[in-house]
Amino acid sequence: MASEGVGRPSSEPGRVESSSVEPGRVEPGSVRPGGRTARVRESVLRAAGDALAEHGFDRLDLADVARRAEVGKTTVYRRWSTPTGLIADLLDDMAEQSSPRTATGSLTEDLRANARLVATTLSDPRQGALFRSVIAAATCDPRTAEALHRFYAIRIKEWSGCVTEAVERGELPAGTDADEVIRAVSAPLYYRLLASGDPLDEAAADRAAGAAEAAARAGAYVN
Amino acid sequence: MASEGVGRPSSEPGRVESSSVEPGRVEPGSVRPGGRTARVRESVLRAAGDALAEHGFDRLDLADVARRAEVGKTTVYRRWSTPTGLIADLLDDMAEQSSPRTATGSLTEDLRANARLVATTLSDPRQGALFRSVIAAATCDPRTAEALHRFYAIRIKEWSGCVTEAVERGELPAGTDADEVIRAVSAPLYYRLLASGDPLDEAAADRAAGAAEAAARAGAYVN
DNA sequence: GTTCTAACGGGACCGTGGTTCCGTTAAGGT
DNA sequence: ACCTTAACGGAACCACGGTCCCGTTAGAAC
Repeated sequence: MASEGVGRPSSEPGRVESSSVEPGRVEPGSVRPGGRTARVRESVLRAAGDALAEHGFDRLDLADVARRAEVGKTTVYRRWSTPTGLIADLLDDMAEQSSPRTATGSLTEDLRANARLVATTLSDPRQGALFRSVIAAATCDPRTAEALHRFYAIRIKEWSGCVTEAVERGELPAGTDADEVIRAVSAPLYYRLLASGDPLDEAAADRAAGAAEAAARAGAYVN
Repeated sequence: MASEGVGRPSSEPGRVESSSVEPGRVEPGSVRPGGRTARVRESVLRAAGDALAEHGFDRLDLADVARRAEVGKTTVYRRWSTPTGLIADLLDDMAEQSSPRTATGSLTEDLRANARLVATTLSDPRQGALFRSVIAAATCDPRTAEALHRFYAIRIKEWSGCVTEAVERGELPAGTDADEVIRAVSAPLYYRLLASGDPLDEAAADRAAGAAEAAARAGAYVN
């Protein structure tokens, strides 16, 4: 997300398909997705992330994004039309950057590693602000909400392996819902970020991981 | 929050004290907080809640709020200036309407009652949308975030009694952080509402309560 | 290399969200 | 009951976010 050059192949063409699919209507960027178009998307999404991290969702100005991306504001409006539309695309892009989980072979260690990763991400000034902003955007628009849900579904699937492995080792009861355990690790941290405002320090992370593990061992996540 | 008439005494005068306290500057509504001023605040806050529930945070239009409240839009701008300012005041108002918790004498029952209350509130079309909106607003403005934190601090204090009682009965380990247990019940439900998008049904509520209780019994919330 | 046209970009344009002005209404103190 | 002035409300006003128009650039196909 930080420092790559120009022209990543960009597996997905950056769709923003119109909601009620108009017949015959073709979205800009879908016919010639290579070269310039990809470059524009690249820099606009990065600029959008920067702007969101700096100003927050309600101050997101597409003209400002265009300026940062060194792109005409007409282009931004044409391809994404609204702030929430742009953020939905940003989320799809973020979903593609999935970093692999750690696999220590110990459930306790893995869950703690996950919790600490989430906590450091959310307490990082830029990343934390960015996550707050995209979540705010998702509350305002169904399409953006879907993109956010996809993002988390991927993140959770990425980590649920450590739980299924623990079940196989007999550390956790059979039938334990692996995804739910991973969500349980994140949930208290997001609650702090968005609702209670309590600090997102290492102690909070370890407590979240410990609580999820204890509940899992007690069979609270068996289907 | 639904159907009362005009003229509740309004304990707090509806402050929106300016951020960098200008010397000598007096906020409108602070000198003559009674009668008309209170009536205006009353109907504006209700209208704001309605608008937020219907349209979401990003479509909140103060002129529209004024129209709904049958109040001049100048008045709304003068007293609250920004959407986030208005929402901060709305949150302070919501914090005052604290409904007492149930006290069944059983930790399991109390936690489940709490979880179900939260789940039904958040899955209610109006309330759920309203909560999403105020949380979105809180991510955009520090002042609104503070109001949100106060709101949750009160809600949590309201319920933490059932945990401290359980500790006294010896059901939970001494030193258990009561507030943290209550937060642990809510957290997975808010995670569903805001991040993962999973359903907020009774099963989710019971699972949240069960997991928090299991973790608490295992001593995961001991300081 | 040439052609065709998707996609970009500058600048003029326009509607509306927010401010200002000033007259009116009604708290709150005596 | 009277007076002072805080607070409200209508209407004109203004600025800027978003759209439109049209000429330019550069993918993709041959």
